[in-house]
Amino acid sequence: MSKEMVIDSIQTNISCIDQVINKIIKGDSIDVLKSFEDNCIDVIFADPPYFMQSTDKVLQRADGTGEFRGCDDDWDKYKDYAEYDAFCMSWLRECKRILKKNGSIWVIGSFQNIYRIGYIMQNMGFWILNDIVWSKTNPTPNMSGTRFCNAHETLLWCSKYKNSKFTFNYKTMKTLNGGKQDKSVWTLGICQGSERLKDGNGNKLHSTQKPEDLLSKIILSSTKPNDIILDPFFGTGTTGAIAKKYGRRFVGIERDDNYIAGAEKRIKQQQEHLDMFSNLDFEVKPPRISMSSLISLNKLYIGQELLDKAGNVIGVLTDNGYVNDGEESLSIHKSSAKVLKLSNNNGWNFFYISRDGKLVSINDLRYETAKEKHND
Amino acid sequence: MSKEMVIDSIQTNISCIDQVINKIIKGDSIDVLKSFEDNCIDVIFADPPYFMQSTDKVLQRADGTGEFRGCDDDWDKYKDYAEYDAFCMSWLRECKRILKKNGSIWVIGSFQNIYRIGYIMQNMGFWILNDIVWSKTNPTPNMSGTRFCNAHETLLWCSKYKNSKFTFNYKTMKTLNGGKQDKSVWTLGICQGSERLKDGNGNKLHSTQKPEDLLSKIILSSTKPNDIILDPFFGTGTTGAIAKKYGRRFVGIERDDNYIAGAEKRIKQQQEHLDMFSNLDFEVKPPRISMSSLISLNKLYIGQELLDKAGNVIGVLTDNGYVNDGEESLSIHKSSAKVLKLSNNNGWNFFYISRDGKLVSINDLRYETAKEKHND
DNA sequence: CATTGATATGAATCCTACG
DNA sequence: ACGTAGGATTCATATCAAT
Repeated sequence: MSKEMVIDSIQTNISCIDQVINKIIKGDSIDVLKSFEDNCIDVIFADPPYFMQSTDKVLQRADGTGEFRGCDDDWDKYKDYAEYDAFCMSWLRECKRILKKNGSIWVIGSFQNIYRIGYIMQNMGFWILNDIVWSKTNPTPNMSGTRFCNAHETLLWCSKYKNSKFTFNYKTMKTLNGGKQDKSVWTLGICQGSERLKDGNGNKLHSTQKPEDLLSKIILSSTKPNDIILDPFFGTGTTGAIAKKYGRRFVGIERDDNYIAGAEKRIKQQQEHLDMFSNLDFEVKPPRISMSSLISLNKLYIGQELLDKAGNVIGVLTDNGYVNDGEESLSIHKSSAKVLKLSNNNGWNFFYISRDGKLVSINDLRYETAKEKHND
Repeated sequence: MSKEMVIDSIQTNISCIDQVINKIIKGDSIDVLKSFEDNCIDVIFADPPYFMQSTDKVLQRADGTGEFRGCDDDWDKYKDYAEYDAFCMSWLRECKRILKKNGSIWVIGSFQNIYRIGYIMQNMGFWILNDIVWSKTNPTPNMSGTRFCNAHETLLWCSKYKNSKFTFNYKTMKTLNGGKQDKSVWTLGICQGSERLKDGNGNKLHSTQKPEDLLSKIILSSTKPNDIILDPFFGTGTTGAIAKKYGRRFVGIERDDNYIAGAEKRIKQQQEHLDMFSNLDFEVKPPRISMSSLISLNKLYIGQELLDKAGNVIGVLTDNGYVNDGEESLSIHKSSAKVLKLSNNNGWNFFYISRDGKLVSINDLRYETAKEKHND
């Protein structure tokens, strides 16, 4: 494997993903994507050209007879949408092919292009998980006072298939959000100040550099440590920098030498910052130990009394790990829900046993048991 | 004209828009839209079915307090995207036809459908002015912790053509927003409490009733007094109620008798609330009077000295209403920009003349002149 | 009457590991 | 791949009862 961070797509065989880990591949996005093997990428972040139709050309009549008057079957007004659609279909098709079956993809856009992107992605079978609104704290104001200030951009987050088992670090995001579940509206500032890369003349190196906080949320919410994150429109490499920061791997595709140079320097300078969030410490799942296995392990015994936290006896343990309350045998979940008059409840947090005269939660019991098994 | 608010589309000739002003037309949206004449509607607000594609099984609340019922109505069911797209193309095509050439249309949706809608509308030649994010202060939480809480809906605001001279009450919205220009992200609560219409059993009459604050922003920002606002999916008539409140006219289309009955009662109870905002008092434009016409009217004379607000002489007036500063003749805007070393500036607010020993703003002069002309 | 607490509910593409 | 059983998951607001 080359020790250089930048690889020229023309000179290198990049069909095997291992050869381009943590590299910037210089070349045309679609061409390079086509060279990748199938099902090799965990998560994609794509920041494609937005197709801002700021020039008059697009919808002006070619003969100069005046303004477009809105005849619905006038083919030339669709021409540029069609070209943009074709471009997006090409790179999105390759993205879908190379994404792992449980992978997910993020695409950022604005009203000029995101409806093209969303429609195409749905038609391709991508499954929208969320559309995320990046609400800007400091948007460019509307100079002409002719409409509402365009103060947001939109991210589409989609899994490869409807039934993909995608990664979502729910508790990590909930913890980062102050204990409340995180929402589809993200309020973040635009990229400016020292974070904004400048060229030799002090001008911004890239016109649409994305803020690091945006990529941080994307990577911390939807990737695991060591995941491979592809960015087919790498630009100045925010994706690569934040992937490195949080212990993920990246692959970037970019054709502009100035952007590549800026990205390479930036990523090399980027410090790793591994912490409880990047390590997914908050995503620990309770040990999968059944009530009946606790009986087998002599942590519980058949006929033992099960109590609530106030010490009231609710029922006795049956041989299959259920609770018999005198009327019927139910799982710990159903039985606790019955007592609480709820439709469902987590029984692990409800029941206690008496041990050495003290109440012990069966939830503690399963964690304790899991720890002992782990130490074996 | 019938004195009844509700009209049955089957029994009535509704081709002339005057006959259905401030009426609810009972019938299928597309059929009724087809019966309308061309170019007769100022603004459309459309809240179509979203095609949510929720699973059949009921969603249990996380706290075990029972089931959650969102929108499981039959009217939201479609076979696939193709069927939904065809439905949207039909009603959107008619909406475009009946909209006036300077009209605009609002369509609300969520990620399940808004990318279908946006793509279709762009292809039809609608011109997106803004996509507005309704950020909900109190969204339904994600009960299962599998993705970000879906905390917003999206509104597409489009003009009929790219070059339509649509209505946008910029200063009204800026004033309502505390003196800052209003943005594309609107933070509003969902419709609940006394505003939410209930049926005889105390259950919500409509599963997706929109908040009045949302319609208020739409109507105050994009309509003029007496404008005709069409809502092809009228439901319980929020559009009609708010149109009446602010002195606009409405036309509603709805097929469900229960919704119609609720809407009719509600709109009859609605009080008018006309104020400076609904009356567009903040939208006054400066009088269109040129410098040379001020010369013709003997308000200014050729060779007259033009001063800044400190009384410094900047230049003298030329015969075409320009300012000669000794170097060159420039428009009042260019000339003032030159003094201020700006790329552009509003000269009306910069220059003064001396009259009876006092400085008089040329801006005051044009307002004074406009008033005199008006009194003729 | 004011405050506190219990209960109800909203456009939702809402589980997953194991056999 | 598919069925099944175990089991993990919620926030802001309105209303109404209780203190």
